[in-house]
Amino acid sequence: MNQQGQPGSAIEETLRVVGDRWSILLVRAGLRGIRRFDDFCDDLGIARPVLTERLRRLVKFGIFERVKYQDKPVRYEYRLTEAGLALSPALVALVRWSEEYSQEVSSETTLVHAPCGTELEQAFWCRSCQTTFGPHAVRGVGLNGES
Amino acid sequence: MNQQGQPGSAIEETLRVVGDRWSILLVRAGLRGIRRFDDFCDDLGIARPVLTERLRRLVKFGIFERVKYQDKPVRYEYRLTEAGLALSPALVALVRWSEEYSQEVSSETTLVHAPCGTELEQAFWCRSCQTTFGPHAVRGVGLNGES
DNA sequence: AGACTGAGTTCGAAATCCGAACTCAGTGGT
DNA sequence: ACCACTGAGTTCGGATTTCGAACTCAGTCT
Repeated sequence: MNQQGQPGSAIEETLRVVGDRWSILLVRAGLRGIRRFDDFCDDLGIARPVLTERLRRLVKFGIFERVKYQDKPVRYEYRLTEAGLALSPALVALVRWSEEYSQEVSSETTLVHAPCGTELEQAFWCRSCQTTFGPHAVRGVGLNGES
Repeated sequence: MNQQGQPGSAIEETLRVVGDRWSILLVRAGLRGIRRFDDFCDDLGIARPVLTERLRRLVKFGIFERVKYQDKPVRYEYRLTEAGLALSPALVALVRWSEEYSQEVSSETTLVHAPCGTELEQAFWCRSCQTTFGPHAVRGVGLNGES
């Protein structure tokens, strides 16, 4: 990626997977409970061929997994993996940022600490619980809708 | 962006600005102290026309500002604004994620709490200081090099 | 049979991206 | 005066990605 022969520093790697206009949105949709191809498609308004390609890539990098959920006509859906869930902090950070700095609509939606329902003061610190917590404790209330 | 007439939920807005392969990398470069056009260019290996367009957009959305730093031949450089700095949490979250889940190189680089130099335990919580802290306290040690 | 569902593929047109070479103002050396 | 150099861009044509719309294919429902 850069000239001086550096190996591409983690983030560059990561952004090559997740750094396009759709991937993060797909993860967000996943957090909101969306799993099926057509639902991703409708929800995001992403073009089908692009969705196909993105999902394939995200599966390949272990962010989603493709799970058969029906046999009669074989049907697959896409579920966030552990690693996929672990992207939520980044998502949270972006949401916080957009709430604060985006000139556009300030949504009424907010993010809360799942166990206690308190609005996040910072992404990984719940003021009222006085504890740090990991990605699993972050719920998507306000990622537009709820999980 | 999505069909059901929703206004585009903050993050979608944000990702429209910052959700491409370069913008976040540009912010990261900014945090590392890079300011000049050619330096961004060399550091990221981004094509010049694309860099021009990206910087313009990031300026337009208040993430960078274009500052004249010399008169004789008029020269401009790009500096992160307040809002730009405030993106560092997202960056931190992505770095943490890639350290943990990226199959590729695990860089020796790590993120520390600037005031005390302790490695971050979670993005916004410095275990040894027992305080929460905001984006300004995050320094880019390990965003490959230092600021 | 005929309509429908869900996960994709195929298509050609449009928008983006790329590297390489060029511009343009000013500076410094000979 | 002449030439090379710096730094911030722009211009070019070609390659890649994206798009929407329409199609496929297996199976189900009525």
